[in-house]
Amino acid sequence: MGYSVAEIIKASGKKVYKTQIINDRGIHICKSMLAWEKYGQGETPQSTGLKGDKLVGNYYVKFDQEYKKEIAQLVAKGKDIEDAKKTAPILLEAKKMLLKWEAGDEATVTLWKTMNQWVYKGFDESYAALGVNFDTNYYESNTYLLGKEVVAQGLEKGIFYKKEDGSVWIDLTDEGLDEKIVLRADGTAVYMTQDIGTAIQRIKDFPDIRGLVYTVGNEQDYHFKVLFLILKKMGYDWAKNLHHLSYGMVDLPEGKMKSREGTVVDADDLMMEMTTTAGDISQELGKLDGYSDKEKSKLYKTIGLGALKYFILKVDPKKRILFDPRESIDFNGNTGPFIQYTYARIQSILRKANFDTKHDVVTSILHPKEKELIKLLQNYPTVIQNAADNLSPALIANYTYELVKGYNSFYQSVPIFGADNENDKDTRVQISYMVGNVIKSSFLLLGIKVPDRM
RNA sequence: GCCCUCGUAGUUCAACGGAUAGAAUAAAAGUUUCCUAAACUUUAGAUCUAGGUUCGAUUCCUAGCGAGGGUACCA
Repeated sequence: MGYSVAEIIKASGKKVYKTQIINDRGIHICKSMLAWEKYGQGETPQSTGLKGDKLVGNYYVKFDQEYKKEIAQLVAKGKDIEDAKKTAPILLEAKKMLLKWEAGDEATVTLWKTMNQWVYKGFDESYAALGVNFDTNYYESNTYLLGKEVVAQGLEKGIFYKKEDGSVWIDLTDEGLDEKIVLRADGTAVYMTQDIGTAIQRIKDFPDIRGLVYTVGNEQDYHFKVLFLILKKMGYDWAKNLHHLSYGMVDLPEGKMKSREGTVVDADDLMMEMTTTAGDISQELGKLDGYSDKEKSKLYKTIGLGALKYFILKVDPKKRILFDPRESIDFNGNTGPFIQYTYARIQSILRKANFDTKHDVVTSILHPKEKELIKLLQNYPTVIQNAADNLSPALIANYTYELVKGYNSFYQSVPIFGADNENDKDTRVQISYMVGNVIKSSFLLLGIKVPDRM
């Protein structure tokens, strides 16, 4: 989604830096590290054959399970539940570990580096498979200190205030919001602290940036509202150009996905599954004579990924997406493969027509379907602009779908090679060529490839 | 409790306050001596409820009902 929005904004004529913010430090990381130390018995991605991010994620889940067990035990002993949540031994240990990490403890930092490397390697594999890339990476382990610094400045300026226990807060009740913590009592940074630091660092590194777009799920609406307000109050003039592109989360039929509880659909598995389905359908149809196995598997990937990406990008980003893993994503109807198929048919025509795209066509009387298509083609630049203004890949997807539907209808009812005269034929091939170009271009904006055959 | 989203055919999605609310899918029927039938054509089916603003409301406002999220010294 972020990738697509970046491409769309670029296409609208702006310069974009695609940035990934990696939250590589904090209590959540310590939780995984601690669980691995306690229960991991030296497991590594090599020893288990698991992707690194998957392995570390498993220990994040493991921590949560143990944590919940301890809470239950404490409650059974008569402790108050809120109290139990705060005093569970494993949580205290994680907190201690975070302190050690911020103090630069060698063993902790070494373990941290090792486990992070596993995660990054796993991420890289997934991004490569998805066809997504970034211009720059920000590691919050590098920016949280700046965040703490800024909090100290803000404290002096009176934007923040200190409570008795030493924790630092901002009071936003005047803005209709609540109080929000920006630094823990033990002096360690929270999520907000790092985000403050990261934002400022990004502007420092790229002074030509006019604004930032955060592509983050809508469960964090409140967080970003507060973050932007803090930055405004700190007096940064770029703070007025901050956007939270808040997308609806993907829901499973049984509810929200939670990485902490391990109730997630693995992106890698999903990509694999889609590719397999694409292959099954393709083999059934059997239109790929002359393609090598290598070409075929590449094509299946293009189709499978296309179906997956289109499924996500075609709906308004703000909406929640309901995804039932038991019902696989469609390949017919308003789908990626439907559009890819049309593109492939157009390429087939162009191959057979042997057409010089540069030469002018003399048009006589246009068929109504042709007129419609030409009108649609003319809208393309406006649609891009609109999609950029609204940060909405869905507008591109819907437009492309409409164009393709129009083309298929035209293809069905108007003969191309069987046209009455050369002029008509040329016109129709030319239109096909242009439609093909727009499909390719718009799908590029969605990060989806188009096949020459399928 | 407080705050924020959302509520449209059986289902998944469209519709910058404008005409007869569009698609897909599922259901029913049809199209292949012709350029790829992963296609095309046709039929049936929907704006949560009650008020209000407006010449005009799916869209804006109020209330209710329903769903989800947030409000953590988690991220």
